[in-house]
Amino acid sequence: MSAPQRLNCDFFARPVETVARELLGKNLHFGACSGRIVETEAYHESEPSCHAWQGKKTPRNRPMFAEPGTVYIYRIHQVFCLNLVCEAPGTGAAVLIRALEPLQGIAEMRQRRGEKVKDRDLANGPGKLCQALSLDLDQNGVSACLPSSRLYLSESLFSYSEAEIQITPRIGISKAQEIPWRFFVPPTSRAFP
DNA sequence: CCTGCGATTTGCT
DNA sequence: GCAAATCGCAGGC
Repeated sequence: MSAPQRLNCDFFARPVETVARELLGKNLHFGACSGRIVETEAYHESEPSCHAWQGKKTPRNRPMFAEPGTVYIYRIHQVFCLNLVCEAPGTGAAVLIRALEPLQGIAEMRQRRGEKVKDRDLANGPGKLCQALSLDLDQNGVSACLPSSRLYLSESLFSYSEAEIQITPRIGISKAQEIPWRFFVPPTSRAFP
C-alpha cells in the first residue's frame, strides 16, 4: 500500500496537449491545501495565443523555456494564473491549470476567497485557484517536480474515463480559437456538482 | 442558468 | 498606448 506518488519531471517532458489531458484527476498541493485538477488548457510556442509564440523570450515568459515541471505564474488584470511548463527545455510550452475541486484545506481556501463563497466556487477558475492556494509571483520559476518542491502534483486513487472528459477550444483567447486544447471534467462527473 | 460589461495592472510595441 | 490565458455582479430567461 503505497502513498500517492509525486509526479516527476519526466511526466512533464512530453507533448503539452498530452500532459494537459493527463493532469485531469491529479492532485495539486501547496502548503496545507490541495485540490483535484478538473480543467486544463495547453499552450505551445507554435500557436499565436501562447505567451511564448514563435519562441520569443521576454522577461515575463522566461520560465516557459525552462525545464519541464517548472512553474510559470503570470498576472492578468488583478489575478494570477498558474502554469506547468512542458516538453524539452528551450521549447515554450505550458499547461494552464484552470480549475480545481478542493480537497484539503477548504477552510483556509475560504478564508482567502471569502467566507460566503460556496465550495464549488472556491477554485473553479485560474485566478480563483491561485487566490485559494495563495499562489503568486513568489512561486514563479520554481520547480514542481522535485522531492523538495513546496508546490507539487500527485497521483490520484482514481482517474477520469475518456467519456467523462470534454475537449473544446480554449477560453478567453482571441487567436488560434480553432485549436481544441481545453480539457475539462463537467460538474456532473465530479465529486460535488 | 446564461450573457454582458467594467475594473485595473502589467507587459510589450 | 493598447490588449489581455479574468472575475464578480447585474439583469434577463
